[in-house]
Amino acid sequence: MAATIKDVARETNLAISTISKYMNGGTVRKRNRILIEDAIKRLGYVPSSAARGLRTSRSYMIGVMGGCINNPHTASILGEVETKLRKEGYSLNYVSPGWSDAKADELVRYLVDRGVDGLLITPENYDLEFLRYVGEKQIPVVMLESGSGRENVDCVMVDCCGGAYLATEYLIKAGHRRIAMLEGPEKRKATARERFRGFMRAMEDYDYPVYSEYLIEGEFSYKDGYEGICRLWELEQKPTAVFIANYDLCLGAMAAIHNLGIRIPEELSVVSFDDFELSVMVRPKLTTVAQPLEKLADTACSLINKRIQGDYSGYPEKIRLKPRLICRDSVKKIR
Amino acid sequence: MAATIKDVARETNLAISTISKYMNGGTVRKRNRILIEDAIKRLGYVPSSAARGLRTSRSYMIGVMGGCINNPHTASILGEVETKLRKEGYSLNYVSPGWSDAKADELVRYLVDRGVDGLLITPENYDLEFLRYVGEKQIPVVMLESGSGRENVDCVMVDCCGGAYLATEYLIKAGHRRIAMLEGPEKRKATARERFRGFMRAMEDYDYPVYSEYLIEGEFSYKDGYEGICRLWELEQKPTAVFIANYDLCLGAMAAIHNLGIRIPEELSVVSFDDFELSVMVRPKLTTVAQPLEKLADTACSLINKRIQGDYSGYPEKIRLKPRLICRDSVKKIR
DNA sequence: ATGAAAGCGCTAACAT
DNA sequence: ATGTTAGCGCTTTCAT
Repeated sequence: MAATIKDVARETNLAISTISKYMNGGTVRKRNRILIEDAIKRLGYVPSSAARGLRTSRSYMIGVMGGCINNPHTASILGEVETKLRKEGYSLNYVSPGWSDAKADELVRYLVDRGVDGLLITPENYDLEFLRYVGEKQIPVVMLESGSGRENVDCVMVDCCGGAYLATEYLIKAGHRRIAMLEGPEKRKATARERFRGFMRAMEDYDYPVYSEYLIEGEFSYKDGYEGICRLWELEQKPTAVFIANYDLCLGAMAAIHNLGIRIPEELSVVSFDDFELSVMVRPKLTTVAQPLEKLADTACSLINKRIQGDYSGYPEKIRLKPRLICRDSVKKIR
Repeated sequence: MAATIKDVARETNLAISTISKYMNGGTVRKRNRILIEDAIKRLGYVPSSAARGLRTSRSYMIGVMGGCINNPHTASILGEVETKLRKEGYSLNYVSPGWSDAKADELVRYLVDRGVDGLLITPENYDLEFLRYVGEKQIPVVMLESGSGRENVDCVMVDCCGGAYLATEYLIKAGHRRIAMLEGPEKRKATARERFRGFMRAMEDYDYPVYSEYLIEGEFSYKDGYEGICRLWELEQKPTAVFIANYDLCLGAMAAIHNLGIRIPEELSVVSFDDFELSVMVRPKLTTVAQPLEKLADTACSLINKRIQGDYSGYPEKIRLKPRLICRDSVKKIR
């Protein structure tokens, strides 16, 4: 059997409450501190989180439900979040939505019933019904990436609209006029919607026409990236530049570009959202919009922790982090 | 405050112990069952896992420490494992090793101290010192993907050697003789070692010579895949086929192949380990060795659960799952 | 089948 | 600064 606080008390001839106090950062006489530390080491004492949790009604667990983890973006965030949270004393209870979004409610309920202290959720196209249950149980929630249009929920996201604007403006300033966009599923994803909006605003602000055949809608998927480029290249009047709305799309687009023998940037300039390993490995290196993923994770962790502490100042917070444009070699200057 | 078992007892005029019995699958009179179920629903009662854990000294949490999650392979496994485990009543406590392997000990210790009932570990190049601590605390461990050369530990892995043999033999039977291999870090990773061994065995069994300039060692990374192909293509005498040891390598290799304008399979036949989205999207579709990831996760979950139940029959189990070759269009038949 | 009661390991309020 | 004690919500004998 593992050592308990009682054992430490016995070994040191102190009361268990003294040990408890010490374990929780209280001050004890130096002589006793040494005694206690010694006993802890000798016995291999580790406080029982179950007992502590029962007493304090806190689990020190954060539930995380994210998008599909099979994706460097989601995965990066998960990794960052775990590291950060652990430093703050929480462990991460991860649930995988798998391939069906329908289960979101069930999963959140599961997490809540397991007793998590807080929830970090990246909304896919859920209906967010679960927010009701969470509210009922008074569990703090922070939404990542998008608030899904709900007003009354904390969320930290990336200013995708701004990022898309940056990318498009860069293309425009390089002299491009026939600019295409590989879009995401704007019907369902706020991030896709925002990126599209950013593109449109830039075009509008510079008084450029947008041709509907240059707007290729699809999923955030390899497949649609691949096919998108193919469709663009079947056009009579081909675009001179393309803004790609996400990494998966970009992977597929690059494959198509290579297969069709399209030269970047001579024949086609490319700017893509998301900056991962591919972006620098490919020749020429890609100009991209990099999301501040680490900052995103950090901010979300701080916020959820603050809410768990009971600090609801500023609620609901809507934090929009600015992405940045990384200029590399995939855009040709015209004129 | 959330409802407790006491509330349910009061509402139903039954004893706490009766409710408890019912909650744990015991039999009660039909009339009472209805009463209890009704009260549970009305009160929204959910048993406290902390209290339960304290009593039973079980947390119903499984600690998971994996390779870098930024990788579809690891990510798939994590997803599968979570889903499976949840069905068996466990939740998943994930820790991210981040970029430094050095912390493995610390992380496992963390997980154990949090009270996990069992551990699922994918070894990177850790020294496995943590197994001592885990043994001390009597926490069951199942190693995924490789036992890291330890005899006394359960592990479920994929027969990578066999997979590599399959791939190489396929190339040989298609008439190839000048076969190159993009290897992984065999010094450090058992999986890389096994894949290399499988390759060598096949070549040996068919009495084919292996040229050292066709053996390109590297990390399991995009970069080394890219550069590997470049190096191969600088050779006087180019290979007619290449066996690529992993998905990341393959991604990089494909980029290089496209950039250099190498035609598959006319100029170069390709078989790669790992089967993911890329494999079917690229033209021509890739012939690959698919790992039984779902089976891997399933098997590992069953095994860890069995150990937690105290069933140590067959210990230590070494389960080697067979991968399969998926023949598509990236290999040219010579002769 | 049901009930009474002990106690898992800890924290926190209170007393010293 | 240290000690005493109650009790968090549950499971588990042991009676009935």
